[in-house]
Amino acid sequence: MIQDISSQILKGILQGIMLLILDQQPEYGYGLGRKLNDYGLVAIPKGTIYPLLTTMEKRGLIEGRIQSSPAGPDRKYYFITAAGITAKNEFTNEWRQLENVVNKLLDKESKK
Amino acid sequence: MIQDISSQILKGILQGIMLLILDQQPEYGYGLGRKLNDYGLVAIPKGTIYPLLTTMEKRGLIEGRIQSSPAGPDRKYYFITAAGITAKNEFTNEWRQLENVVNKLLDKESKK
DNA sequence: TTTCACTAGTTTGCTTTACAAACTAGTATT
DNA sequence: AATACTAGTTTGTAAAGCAAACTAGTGAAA
Repeated sequence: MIQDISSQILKGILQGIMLLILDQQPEYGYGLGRKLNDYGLVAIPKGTIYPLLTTMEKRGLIEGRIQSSPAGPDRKYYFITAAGITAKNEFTNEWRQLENVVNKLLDKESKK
Repeated sequence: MIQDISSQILKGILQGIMLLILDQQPEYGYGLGRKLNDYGLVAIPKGTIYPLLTTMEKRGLIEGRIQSSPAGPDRKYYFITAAGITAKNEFTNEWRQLENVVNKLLDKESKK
């Protein structure tokens, strides 16, 4: 069963996760929401996803291009930029450090 | 060499980390800053640490008791409460899920 | 044919988080 | 007396997450 992950714990990490996904292949907002869901992040609200994509585009990390859908409204596909790849790599490093810190603490706890 | 972890990536996670530390033993704000540093989290500013401790106390997760220092100003030691332990366990679960999602993506990336 | 469901995106306003900066104050060393 | 280190509070700002309200296209059922 997939429990939900509180918004708090996601703060700031969502951008990194999105960069990792977009580095695999371009995606549009709605599809990204579904993909996030598939990865185990239950129902990231669109009030979070869309504004974040807009902000990331302003930062030059991704680029949106509107493409028509085979069925339904147009989609805005986002492509990762060179700056986005740099940011993705920075995120990866920071993530590994954070993971290390938390896991050291969890280890300590399990040995109590 | 320890790189620093950007504030963004820490958002919301710091509370969980602090609960894990305080579950080991009571600490005061200043000492917590040093401990965080020792764990590899470079220089978490006191403008972050102290207000967060206050908020956590308001939430009933920890309790502060002033104790005199052998040398220097008084210290406010924080003790984890029963509610704090519950919150710590919730954080642990959420952390493991998040870790799983990010690592799945990092795996995918390494296989590109 | 109009109503519903699903898809797709934008914008507004609110709450919380992180934090720099300014402040107070005790102890210790030079 | 001045400086450095320790210890904590308070204020104001920016950014993040998100609910909610809105627009709008497609397709199927009624």
